Amino acid sequence: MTDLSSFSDHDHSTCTGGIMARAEEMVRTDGIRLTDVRRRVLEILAEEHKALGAYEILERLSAEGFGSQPPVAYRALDFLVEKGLAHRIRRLNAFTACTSGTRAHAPVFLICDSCQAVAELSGSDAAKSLRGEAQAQGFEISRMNIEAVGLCPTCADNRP
Amino acid sequence: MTDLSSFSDHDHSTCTGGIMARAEEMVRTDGIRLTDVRRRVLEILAEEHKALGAYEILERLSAEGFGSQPPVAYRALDFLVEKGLAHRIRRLNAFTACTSGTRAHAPVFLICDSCQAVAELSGSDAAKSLRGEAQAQGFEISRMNIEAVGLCPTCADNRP
DNA sequence: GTCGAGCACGTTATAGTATTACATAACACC
DNA sequence: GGTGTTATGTAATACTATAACGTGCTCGAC
Repeated sequence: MTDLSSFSDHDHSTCTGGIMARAEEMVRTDGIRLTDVRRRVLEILAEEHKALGAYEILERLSAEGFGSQPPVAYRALDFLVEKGLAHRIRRLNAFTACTSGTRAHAPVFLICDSCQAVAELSGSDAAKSLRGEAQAQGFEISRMNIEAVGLCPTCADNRP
Repeated sequence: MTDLSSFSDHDHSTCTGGIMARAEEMVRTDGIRLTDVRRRVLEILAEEHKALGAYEILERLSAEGFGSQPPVAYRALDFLVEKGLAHRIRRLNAFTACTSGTRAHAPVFLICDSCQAVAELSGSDAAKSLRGEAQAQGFEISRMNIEAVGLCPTCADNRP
């Protein structure tokens, strides 16, 4: 399943709703604790199709009466990442909500240089290849990050 | 071509020599300017099979009489990365010498969680898949980073 | 119901990574 | 030798992330 909707106009409330619904589902099925801060951070991420930095999120939290120090944001983000509800994008030192319905998966990101939109490819062959190649060498992968930067279809079309 | 030698004992002077030779070659063929700082940074990277942070490199440069401020290291590193002689590993906020002979390529890294060794897979199918998948979506990739963390063969064997 | 253990939150402080801005020096070319 | 370009050096600062510690909340055991 691939979500390229970030690169085009779409009804965004659907995405947000889906993301939050999945989180609530995990509260029931996995017994995760979705506290106020964590829920709010996930909402903030879900409302954007671009990656947000920890400090950007912190600002909003702080403005809403939550704590104002970095650990507040980092802890919530780490939690969400750990539970697979969000992803960390190394290239950008930033985070996004996970837009794939799949549980524990190796996300692949396409990052537009021009409009900053981020799309998540999931079930990508790239991840599978990498896993296979590593295994062939006797290397046991525990986590991976696969990120590409370039021009999204829309920006490529509108190029000068 | 894949270099997994980082994960086992080997004659290291060969790697270093190869890397530096390729750089000198590029001086002739591409007219790149391999200045003192740049050459030294590449040597430092080549002498290690682990990734080094910019500040770690800066320390050594500074001790050898080069400038002691971050830009000195970052500029040389950026140059080497741009020319394909070194790579940046986002996951580690660190850099390594490129151990693949191939020109401009999309490197793939296997990073051992236990011994910190870093191996570069080149010509990986993962990179090819990603390029293909992106293209199919109309996304034009300009740069990418593919990194996996886990246990190298040696450490996996020696596990408790 | 309350006690205790563990988890979550909040704060202060600090560590680690990277860039901007500006001045000087080296080089390449005419 | 003069001039435009590239490289180096420094100071200052911005940005990202973690350590350490105290308090309150939650939940299960009793």
